[in-house]
Amino acid sequence: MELEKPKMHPSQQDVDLIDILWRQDIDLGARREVFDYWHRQKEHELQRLREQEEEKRRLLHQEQEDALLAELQLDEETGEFVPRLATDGQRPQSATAQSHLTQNVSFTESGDAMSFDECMQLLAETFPLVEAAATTTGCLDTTVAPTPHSSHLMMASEPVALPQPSLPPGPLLSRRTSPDLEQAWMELLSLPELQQCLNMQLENTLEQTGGYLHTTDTPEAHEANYSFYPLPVLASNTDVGSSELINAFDERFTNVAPHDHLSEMTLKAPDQNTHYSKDAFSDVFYPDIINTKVTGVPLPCVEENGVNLLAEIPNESEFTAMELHDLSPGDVFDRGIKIELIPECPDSDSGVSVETSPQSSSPDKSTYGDGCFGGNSDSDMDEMDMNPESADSDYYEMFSLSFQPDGLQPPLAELPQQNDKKPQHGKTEPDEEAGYNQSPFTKDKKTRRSEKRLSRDEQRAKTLQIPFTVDMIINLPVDDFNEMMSKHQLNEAQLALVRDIRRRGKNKVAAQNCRKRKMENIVELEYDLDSLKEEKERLQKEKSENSSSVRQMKLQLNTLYLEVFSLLRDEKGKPYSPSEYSLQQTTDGTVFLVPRVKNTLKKTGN
DNA sequence: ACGTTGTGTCATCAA
DNA sequence: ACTTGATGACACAAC
Repeated sequence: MELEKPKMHPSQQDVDLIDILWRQDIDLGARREVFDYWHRQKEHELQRLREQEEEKRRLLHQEQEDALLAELQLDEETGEFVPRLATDGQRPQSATAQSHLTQNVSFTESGDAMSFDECMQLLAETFPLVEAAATTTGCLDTTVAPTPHSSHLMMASEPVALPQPSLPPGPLLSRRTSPDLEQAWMELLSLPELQQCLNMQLENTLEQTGGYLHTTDTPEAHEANYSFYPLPVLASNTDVGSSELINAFDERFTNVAPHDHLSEMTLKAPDQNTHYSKDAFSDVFYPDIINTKVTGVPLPCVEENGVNLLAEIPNESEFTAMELHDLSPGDVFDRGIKIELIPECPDSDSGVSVETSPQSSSPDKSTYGDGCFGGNSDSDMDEMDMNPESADSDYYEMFSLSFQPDGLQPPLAELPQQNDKKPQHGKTEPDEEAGYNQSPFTKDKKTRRSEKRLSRDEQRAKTLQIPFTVDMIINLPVDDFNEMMSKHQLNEAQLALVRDIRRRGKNKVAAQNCRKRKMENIVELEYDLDSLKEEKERLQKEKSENSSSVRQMKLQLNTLYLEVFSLLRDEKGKPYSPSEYSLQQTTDGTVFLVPRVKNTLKKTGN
């Protein structure tokens, strides 16, 4: 920032400058003290003091750990450290140490709490803002001054342990014996739920501050975006420590947040409560409609010590997925669509409802193709996902589009410089392409690509502030569609866009159906081809058999002819010569003995 | 680099 | 006249 240069004697002008800049940056969530050099210097000293205290504390702790290790014995079978048998009766450690030992060995909540205490301390040192917020809200008491008591309290309120895979008993023990601050910090950062909570809070802040926070450009901000997606599973591991930390964030952001955005908070809060204030973590693994829709909404970090910031917001549990579609008479229609969609939504590419023939789209898409468009949230999230830089505004805009009643969207900053009339024949808009090229995520690329295309019309609709959802535009029957259009005053560009969206959407479905039909025809023709080949082979075999049979019969007939001929005798009792006579049969079946000689003579005579 | 595949989109025709 | 479905053709991205 510009205020990094310390001024030993700031004049009134400097103070004014600081004040102005502070006012500019207050939206970033930064407190005024951040820009006060003296204050920061003082804080720096305090921080150094705290670090020294922390170092001492860690040394003491390590001594205790070493002593405990001396009492531990590695179990050959389980690989765990178990207390040595008190054969000699010597108990060098106090009861407190013994309790530590059992904590470590059995990997109990307190052990986690200790680890988290360190992490929280790290956070407090690294994030003066958090600490400042904590001092005002009291939320981070345990962070600022962690004590075993507070730790126990934390864990008592939240029995969920840390993610086990990253903290097996053995490594945990060894890690605890090495008080490497940096490593601890890395471990803290690697906690998925912490990342998630950070992400959540950053997103939350972005919304509440209108997306200004991205200018801080902290690594955490990027990380927040990148790790935003694997939420559903991670959310199940919501940890007390992180949620407490986030509560601190939350408090702070709430203090900073303009009240204008309270409506958005109220909109999102019920979802959060719906899913994470309950113990139904199975919902995460078996997402239902709402879950899927809300995946993009920052979720966890709910109640901690019974203090749920969001719980104070009016809780309307039914104000969830349906609210996304309350903007038109197509409610029932949308609901019908949404019911089908969800589980495979992330894979959905078309998002266009195949209402005419649910099975008609390609086999693996026809079922879920209906849904995601209905929700919009999935594609929204993907837009955020694919474009980290614009994610904030996109997220905000999309939700404002989805939630705002008809015609009440706040005017967007950048608006229609885009020509919607000409769809550019399949060419991708540069901004979208840029967004995709920058996408560093590991999500299924095929899904992302299709969702990019899906979001194209959504993007346009968003840009032109179309007060309908894309799926409504596409899937409503003509009458309902016309009625819906008549209820809103749309300008020419909006009308054209809506018509294009409807045409494209329907044509997309038609193309899918057409291709499916084509594929089915191909398959059917291949089947027919196989059948015909088989019949051809069969007929050829029959023909050869018949030929063979004919040859056999000819042989038999010849044999019979000779036999009959040999039995014929002339008036002298002599047999006829086959070279001079032949047997011929007339049409009525009468057999004559015809002399060949005559024929030959006739022929020669001619 | 090139071919294949999947998908979206446009143009066009027919119902 | 307008809407919609079907389909060929094209562009593009991913593989």
